[in-house]
Amino acid sequence: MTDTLAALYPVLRQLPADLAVRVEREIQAMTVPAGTVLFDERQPCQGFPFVLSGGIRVVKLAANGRELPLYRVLPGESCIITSSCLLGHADYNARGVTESETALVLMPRALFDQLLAQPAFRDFVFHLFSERIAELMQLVEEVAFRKLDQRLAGLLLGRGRQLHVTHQQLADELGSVREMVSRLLKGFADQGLVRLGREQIEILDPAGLRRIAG
Amino acid sequence: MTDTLAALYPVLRQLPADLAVRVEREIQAMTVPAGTVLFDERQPCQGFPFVLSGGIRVVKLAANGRELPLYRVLPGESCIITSSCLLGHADYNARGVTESETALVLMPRALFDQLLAQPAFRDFVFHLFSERIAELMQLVEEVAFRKLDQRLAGLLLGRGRQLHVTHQQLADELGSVREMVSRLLKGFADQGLVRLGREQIEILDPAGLRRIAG
DNA sequence: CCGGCAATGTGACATTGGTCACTGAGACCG
DNA sequence: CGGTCTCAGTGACCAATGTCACATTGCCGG
Repeated sequence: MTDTLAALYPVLRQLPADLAVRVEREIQAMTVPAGTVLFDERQPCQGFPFVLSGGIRVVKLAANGRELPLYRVLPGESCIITSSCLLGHADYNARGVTESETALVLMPRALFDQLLAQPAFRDFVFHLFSERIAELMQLVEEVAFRKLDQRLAGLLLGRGRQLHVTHQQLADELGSVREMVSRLLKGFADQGLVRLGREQIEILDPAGLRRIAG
Repeated sequence: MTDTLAALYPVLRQLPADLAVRVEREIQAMTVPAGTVLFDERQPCQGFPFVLSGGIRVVKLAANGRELPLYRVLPGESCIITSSCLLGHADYNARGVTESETALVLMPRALFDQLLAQPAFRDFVFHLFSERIAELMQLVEEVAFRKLDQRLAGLLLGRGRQLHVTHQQLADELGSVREMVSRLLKGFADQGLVRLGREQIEILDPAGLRRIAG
């Protein structure tokens, strides 16, 4: 297991021996089914997750139960919110849910703090921070300025010609509702941009979609 | 001037002598009037700004010319977008405008990269990153889920009993338009929450506003 | 083949926020 | 005092999105 961990997070190979031992000893491995809530708003932050397989969706919750995905944590990546909480000693301000069965190891807070003293590890977290920032900015722009059809068109692109997905799943991704997605997709189909089937969307005109996405 | 700089950014005092000399030699001081665009979307990132006085408003632009403030950079703080761009070698994805006459020094990119090798300086940037993350999350939540009256009520709070501000300024802050703000404020006034005057808003019932803000 | 479930289609309507086009009210200045 | 700003108030209207209530469709297990 530690091999898998180091393969996905090579930065851990650069630790001095004493810390490497502590990592081996103190991390907690676990495998959780899809849909597990790993952390939630207002919870204190217990430790830092390294994802080995599967993935975590980090979402903001609305009052009425709808939610908006902020980003995903895939194997080899890090959870920026957790980093921020651990550094700022603040509580979580979003929810993390597994998207599929997920294997991960949890590093206790104290050890995480120790590792941050290591330049290599600090750089690792640092660069993941800076990468996510731009994504978050992009997200702000999207929800603040872009209309739903633009966002939907963007969502359909870059995933191949054939998508296996329900309208509900697309709506969740956009923080919207199924009916809107159905209507917009119908509009796309009427324009000849896509062909629709049950749990199936075939992209006929990527350029057209890109034009709508703007 | 270097004294002022070090007073606001004490981390610079912890640099080794050779780097301290380079800082002194290579930074560019400038004073710019209010409303100056310091950087803009799609521009490459020239260097890292240290704000000595005044302040920078960082905004995202909409297609129709409206804009949404992301955050402000005040003396002693750092510009997270700039850090992100410098680290990721990417272009800016927002605009930075001075809010008032602003004195700042610009550190060239090469020197910034050098300084990042210093643990103290890296930690400085690091913590500013983590602080801003939560703010950005908050912003996403606001624009995605909160209604304008809630956001306006929130904006009025925590600034004292008497605000000297035009409706237009409030609208700009919310990324909205004057008419909406006028209407909502009228509503607040009708409920006895505020009293309105020219460029003047008196908070009569902070608790009531807080209730609306949610 | 049938019953039932999940996915989808659709129309009517409500709400929110923005746009346009004004009017009116103070403030300031010659 | 009259002219001219900026700021604020307001009504009519529109576009986008969400909500509700169903109808429909296709698939799958029994």
